[in-house]
Amino acid sequence: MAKITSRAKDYSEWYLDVIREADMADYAPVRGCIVVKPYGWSLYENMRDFLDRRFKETGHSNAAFPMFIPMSFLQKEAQHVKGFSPELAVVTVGGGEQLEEPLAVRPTSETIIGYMYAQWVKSYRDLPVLINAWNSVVRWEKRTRPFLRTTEFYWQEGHTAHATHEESTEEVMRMLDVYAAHAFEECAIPVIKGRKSISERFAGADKTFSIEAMMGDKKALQSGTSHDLGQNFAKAFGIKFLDRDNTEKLCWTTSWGMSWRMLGAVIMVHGDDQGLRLPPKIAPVQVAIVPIYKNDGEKGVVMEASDRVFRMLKASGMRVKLDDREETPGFKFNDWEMRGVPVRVEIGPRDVANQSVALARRDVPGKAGKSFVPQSELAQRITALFEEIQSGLLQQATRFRDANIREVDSYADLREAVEDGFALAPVVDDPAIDAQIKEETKATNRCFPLDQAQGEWKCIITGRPVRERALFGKAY
RNA sequence: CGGGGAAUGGCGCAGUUUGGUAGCGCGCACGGUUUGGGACCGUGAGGUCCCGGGUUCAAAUCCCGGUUCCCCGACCA
Repeated sequence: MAKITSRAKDYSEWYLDVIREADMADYAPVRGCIVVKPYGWSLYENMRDFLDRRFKETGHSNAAFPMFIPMSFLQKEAQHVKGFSPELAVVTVGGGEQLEEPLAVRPTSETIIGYMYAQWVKSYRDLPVLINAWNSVVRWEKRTRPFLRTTEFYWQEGHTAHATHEESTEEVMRMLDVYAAHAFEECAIPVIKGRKSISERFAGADKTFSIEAMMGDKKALQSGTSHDLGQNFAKAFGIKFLDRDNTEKLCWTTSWGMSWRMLGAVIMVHGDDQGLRLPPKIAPVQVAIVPIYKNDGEKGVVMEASDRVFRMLKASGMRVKLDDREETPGFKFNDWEMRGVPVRVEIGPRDVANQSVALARRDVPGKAGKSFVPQSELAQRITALFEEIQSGLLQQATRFRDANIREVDSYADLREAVEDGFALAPVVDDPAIDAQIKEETKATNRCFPLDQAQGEWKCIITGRPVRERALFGKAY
């Protein structure tokens, strides 16, 4: 009867089953593209709104830039074009005529935004520029998976310009912290903040920072990135300003992005064999009410009580759904579980008589997760339960992550560790080393975690002294 | 883009070896009985058998070309 493949049997199938059964997305008739259905989009919207609020709180404003970028723009920054040209979609015809200059469908907007910033910024008084754009971008990926890697994906990209490197560096770290806070506090995902190794850097960046998360199959997912672009794009596009001392200086720019991939992370970090498990803060539906009755007489009183409870919970600000479909209660229980709804309220004749309801929590399966609560206390109890579920999910994910990360000091131990989790190993930051380890173990250098004890270790490959460990894992 | 698997009603599949004009389960619609953990009975709707070409009296089935999806690699948020 199970509609969802168990995670143990085939994690990949499980992931796709959950997306289908939870009604989040469907395949589009275009290579590598998906259609996000209302339930999935609603989840994305909730995540987006939290992030957007955080951007505004840190002084950023939203704006919109064209999705078409002249090819010559991309070519202005050498590393940038090198990194992105293999995955560009390019428009060569418009209005039935061959275009004089082909237009790339934006794979990211550093170049066109850099061009605009060059015009907008004249004086130190114009700085900093703190703009974010919610949009979609296109990267012609070879292998796609819903939300994790799609040809077109929705995301936000922040682009800032600053007078000093000190300021831009602060910005890079501030936004990395924003992403991490969003992951922890709203998505209940314990991410690891880190600096990307040289080989994993963004094309055109001096430094890239990321948050890395561990999925339920112990693979890594990069869930947000923040780039210190140095003066690379400022040079390429002439983003210059006249400083207080009346000398012309190049700006320091940053960019940072988080995509709907984060939604994939939510699925894979919290989901179980029953389907989705959503943190209450971002769940499209936080409470599902399932009425239970045997006949029309019972239906009348039960629906009346259910409706009253529905209005009460709605009035207290919850996203609540009264499930009045003509299905059996058992069907509805399973359906809402697949969709990851954190709390379910069951109301039957016995509850009507007792002025109570049965309360079931998604994070504790079966009877153990059910309790009976007086209707008068319900809103209060559910509010408390949200907190409990939200923090419980984070706690579970954190335990899982920590139980599957090993500090290693030899290559042999790293090999073993990455077979079933992450390894923290001292290595030198050298693309050749990353490549070798990837070649031999399939694990990649995820980052050099920021929060780690500094010490004196020997690189597990070269034996050279290093001061920090890198996080290795197989990755999406 | 390389290697492997697959494509038949909304979903999961059988039929393909040995060509003869499409079937099962679930879902869907209607009626009835049900309903505290994925109900049951009856009736019914729904298919260019991925697309294009070829072979043949006849193609889901054989041949050629293409597309898409899944898994494993190389590239990435």
